[in-house]
Formats: sequence, structure tokens, C-alpha cells
Amino acid sequence: MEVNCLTLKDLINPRQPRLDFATEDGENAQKENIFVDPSRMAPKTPIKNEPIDLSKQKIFTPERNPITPVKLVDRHQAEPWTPTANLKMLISAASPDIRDREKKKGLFRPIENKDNAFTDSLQLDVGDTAMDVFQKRRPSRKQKSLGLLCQKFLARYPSYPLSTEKTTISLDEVAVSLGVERRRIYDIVNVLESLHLVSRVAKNQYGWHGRHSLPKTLRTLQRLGEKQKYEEQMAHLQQRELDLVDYKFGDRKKDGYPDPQLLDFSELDYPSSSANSRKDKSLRIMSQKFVMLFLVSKTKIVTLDVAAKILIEESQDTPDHSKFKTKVRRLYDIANVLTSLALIEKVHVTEERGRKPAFKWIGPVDFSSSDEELVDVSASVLPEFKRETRDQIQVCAIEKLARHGSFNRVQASERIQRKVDSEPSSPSREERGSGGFSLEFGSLAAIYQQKIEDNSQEKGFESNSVMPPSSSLDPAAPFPIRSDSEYCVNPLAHQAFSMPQTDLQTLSIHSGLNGQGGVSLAAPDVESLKPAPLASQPLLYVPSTSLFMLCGSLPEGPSPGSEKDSRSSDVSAAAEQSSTPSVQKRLSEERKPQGEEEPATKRQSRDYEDGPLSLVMPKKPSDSTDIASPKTLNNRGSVPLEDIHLNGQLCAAKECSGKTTANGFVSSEWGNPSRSTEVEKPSKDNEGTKQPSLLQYLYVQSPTVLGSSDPQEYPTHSL
DNA sequence: GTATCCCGCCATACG
DNA sequence: CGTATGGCGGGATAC
Repeated sequence: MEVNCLTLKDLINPRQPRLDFATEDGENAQKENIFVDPSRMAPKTPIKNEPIDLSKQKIFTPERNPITPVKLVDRHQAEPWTPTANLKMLISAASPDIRDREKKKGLFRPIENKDNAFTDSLQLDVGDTAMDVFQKRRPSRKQKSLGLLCQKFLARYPSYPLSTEKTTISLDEVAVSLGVERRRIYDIVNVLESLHLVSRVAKNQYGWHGRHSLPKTLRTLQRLGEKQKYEEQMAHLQQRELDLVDYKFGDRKKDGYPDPQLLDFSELDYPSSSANSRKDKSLRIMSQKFVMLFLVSKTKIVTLDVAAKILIEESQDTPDHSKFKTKVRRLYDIANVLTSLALIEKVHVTEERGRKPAFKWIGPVDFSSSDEELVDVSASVLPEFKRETRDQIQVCAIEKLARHGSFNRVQASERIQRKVDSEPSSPSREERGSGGFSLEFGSLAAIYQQKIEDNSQEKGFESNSVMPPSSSLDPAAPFPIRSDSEYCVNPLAHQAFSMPQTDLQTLSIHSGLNGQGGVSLAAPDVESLKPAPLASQPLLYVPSTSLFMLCGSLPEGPSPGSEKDSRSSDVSAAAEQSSTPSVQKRLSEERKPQGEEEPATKRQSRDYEDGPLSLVMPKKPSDSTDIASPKTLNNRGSVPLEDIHLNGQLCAAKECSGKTTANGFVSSEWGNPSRSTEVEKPSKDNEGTKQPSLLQYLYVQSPTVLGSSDPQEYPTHSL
């Protein structure tokens, strides 16, 4: 299909046609969105700084100004790709109007994603013939995923742009360049806007801010989330689920009132926009709330259904099932974007009720803390409105609290605990949340970041310590882990980053899941690692899902539980109890040689050996050095830099791993789901003690997931 | 089957 | 009226 559809570009440049883009590989594996990165992500446009590239667009849009874009022109009729498409075509034939529409669309084609290098080459071998093209090129759905698209989008701009330059984003331009309809760009931009990575400047234009203020934004959101007592809400919902109740919360928990204004908070102050009256509706708000849920969650894991329920609640209550479905749909959209930003990753949680899709926060968590500081910061950053917002929010929150309080929070909490439980962190950093230190870090980090940017990125924050450094490095991703990606400014880096992230994620996951703890630990390593950089990269990204979480206590304790150890320390005391140490050790020992890519099989085997732990282990490879990463490198070709971080991350990850795991264990998988079930049950956990958290989640990696989800293939490096 | 989620119709907002 | 935005959900795809 691609073939068929040419894009404007193609038109312009006829020769390229298929190959470039095509590749797909579709099947590969990955789940959907993954990123690969191609070298080309930013194809034409100049990435970094320049936002706009007229060249390509020329035809289409004028771009720069808000002028209205022309809709695109058509290309030939449509692309037959989907069945629907065909139908449409037919229809269009019948009706002119429709036809027009079609024309408009016309453009998309997959862009090249990927790097040509590998894939293409591979594919090329096969042949470029038309046939191949057809087959290969087929635009698989994945290629068109929002996550991938978002990645491409992000690759066009520096994560940490220099303050001096302001980048403007022309929606049309981007749409054309990425080969998608504008509608899709809105989806991305809206989410980015909710995190203040961009802001709307004018009609068709958005200003790119990058992740500089992300920490602040997250802090603010975290606070808001706390105020809203999202944690409790989540707990309630979970309970309900247990009960079976689905949507509908009878209780109405808290909210009687609307949420306060997250939105508002969203608007930065960007000069130009004065008018904003965006009625911001759902996507933006939903995105912020969704993020808040992660930030307030101890486990940092949020299931889609819980998130959907909470969101619905707030807004309205219609327990309508359809509404729920729609919400979930939107959440997937948001999640894809957040995944591309390396803030979350997909996991599965198995609860009593069964396995459910969920996402785990892998972004920075550090800040917690006290309000004031935060506030200040935010204030500085965000101007006025923030404060206002905050105040408002606070007020609301208070009210809510009061109400809630009355409620049964207690119960809820208990239940919740069960579910969530887990927790996080382990020993090392338990406090993170509590302590203010995190805040400090955050701020420091921010500062550093900026400086760094200015300077050059590099830097060595690393040095020291733990968290801070890491955070500093990666603002975006506070976690040590992901930081790398961010760190890099270059576009390429971004691209690359995806991989790293993955790695990180994976690692962390394996380890224990919790990012938190891990992070801190990691940081140090990272530093050291950094230098090594590239090597580490090899890992690749594993997108999502590698793990599953199971709730409940572990069954036998033995194995799994113990192994796993707790990562969670904070919460779960349980972890402490037993296992932790051992686990950690292991982790440490191990390293991951390769990235995660390993096939599930391997893991499994390992698992068997050790049990869940083993899973974790693999990742560890500390060394990151390994290397292999060539692939990643590829991208980098142009961009050198930052990759390094990745390595660091890895390290961190491993460390984390140690901590992590607390309650759950990882299992290998699917294969044995049964097991998991067993587990679930409550054994009560060890802990029962203090923590409420009764339920534990198990994280399991799923082989499938691995394989499947990640299609990645990236073979990795293997090592 | 279920989980994801693309696609794009169509309602709004705005001019 | 037109365009700009983006809610929304049918239905396709991935698993």
C-alpha cells in the first residue's frame, strides 16, 4: 500500500518510494507502538531546532503561519489498505462529497519509520519488487500507531531545547511530514500540552518547550493528585472490582465536585496565547488525571479500568458502559503518547479477577514532597495561574478530603492496599516519597538539566549521587533509568531513547518493578556507566509489557515471594521480611548481558531456575557495557551523544531490581498462569502487618509479551 | 475471544 | 458560511 499511496513527498521525490518507508516488518513484533527509530524519524525536517521545514511542505501548507492549511491534496484515491478503506472508496465513488474527504486524507502513508538500516536491509533482500512491497509494506496497523507516530513527532524536537530558541510547531507541517492526518497530531499535541511540553500559540501552531519543565509539571500534578485523593479512589475501585462492581461507583466518593482545575494549570504562561479559552476537555484533562494517578500510586501501576472509572467518576457519573469503553479508548491514546515519552510502560496486572491491562510509571518519581517548595518552583515556572490553580485545587482538595474522610477511607485504604500494595520500594529508598529530599533533587535536577543543556548536555551530574544526578540528567525521566534518553537533546537521541527507555523499563521491571527504589540506586551506577554509554544501549526496547502483575499474596511463599523480594519496600513491609536481600543480591550479580530482548524462553528457563527472580536478573547486566548496541547506534549516527545514559540506566535498573520485587514475584509467565492464580490468593502476605497492602501483585513477564509485544525485534544485540 | 486502537465522522468553537 | 479542534465510537487488527 504504501506503494499505492504516495505521499506528497513521494511525489516530490519519486524515487524513494517504497523502500524507504516500507519496511515494516510488520509483523514483527512489537506490539504496537514501539519505536524504532529510525534514523529517519525526522525525515525531512530538521529536527531539532528548526521546527519548520518548509521545504517539504511547501506545497501543502504554508505553514508557518497560522494560515489555514490546506487540506491536503489528494493523492490518488485512496488507499486500499483497510477494508474499510475500500468501502469508503466505493462510497466515495458514489458520492462526491465523500470523495473529497478522501482526498483530503490522502496523505498518509507510513512514514518511514524505522530505520532503514535494518529493516530495510532485511527486507530489501527479499526484494523490493512490487510484490514485496505490497506485502511488506503493508501498512500494518502498528506502523500507524499513535505511539510510533508520537515518537516520530518527538524526534523532531529536542527534549531540552535551548531556552533561546523557540520552536514552533505547525500542525500541518507535522502532519504532512509524518504522513498522517491532522487529527492524529491533535491527539499527540493535546497530551503533550497537558504536560506542558508544548503550548498552543496560535491557530495551527504550537510552541515546543521540551521537557525542561516536566519535573515541575509532574510535581504539580502529583500534588494535585494527592489532594484529590486519587489514591484512595483507586483503592475503592479496586475493591469494587473485587466485588464485581464495575463502573458505577455508588459511592460517589468524593467527588462531588468537579475536579479542580487541572487544566488551568495547564496553561503555562506562554505569552502568546492569551486567550486560551480552551475548553479543554477531555483529552488534556484526562491526560493530567491519568498522570496524577500514577504519581500518587504507591505501586506506580495503574490499571486502565481503574483509571477509566476514576475519570468517569469525576466527570459524571454515568455508569454507562459505553462511556467506560470510550474512556478506555482515550486512555489508550494517552497511554501511547506517555509511553513514547517514556513516562509509562505497559504491564499486566493479574488480580483476583483476572489479568488486566495496566501501565506502570517509569518516569521520575522523586519529587514528592512538600508543597511549598514545590509550589515555589512551580510558581516560578508557571506563572500565575499555577498558583491560583493550586490554591483552588487545594481548597477543593480539602473539601474533598473532608468528605472523604468521612467516607470510609479506611476501608478503602485497606483494600487498596491489598491491591496495590506492593510497593515499591525497597529499602533503599523508601522514603522517597516521604522525604523531601526528593524534592530537592528535583529542583536540583532541574537546574542541572538546564545548565547542562546549555552547556552541552553532558555533564556530569552524575557524579554523585544518587538520585539527584540521575534526575538531573534526565529530567524527563527522572528515573535514572530513562534519563538517558532525555538527556540527549538530539533528535536522534530521542529516537534512540526509545530504546533505552525500554531497556530501562524493562530492567526496572524485571527487577522489581518499582521504579522508585531502583532509581535511586541506580543513579550512581549510572553515572559510572555513562561513560560507557553506548554499549549499554543494546538493549533495546522492550516495549511494553513485559510483566504481569499478579495480585494477591504469593502462594507459597516460597519461591516467588521470596525471591522477589521486595522492592517495595515502602509499603510493604513484607518485603522486608524475607526475601529481599537475597533477591537483591542476585540482581546485583547478574547483569544483563543483553538486553531484554532475550526471548522469553530464556527467561523462562531462568525462571525456573531461580524463579522469578531470574527474570529479573537478566536484565541486570550491568555492564551495560556490553554493547552491542549498535543498532541503536545507528540512529545515533548522527547523534552521538546521549546514549550513554542508557547504560547508566541499565545499571540502575539492575540495582533497582534488587530492590524491587517485593511482594510479587515474577513469573515467567503465562505459561503458568495458573500459578499466578494460586498465588493470588491471599495468603496474606507476609506482611500483613503494617501495611495494608495486602494484595500483592505479581509481576510476571510474559513471554508472550516479550515476544509479542515487542516486536521488536531488534534483535538485538544480543549479547 | 479479548485487548488495542486506527480512522475519520461529525459536533463544536471560532471567525 | 468556512475552518480549526477534537469528542467519540465503529469496527479492524493484534494477540
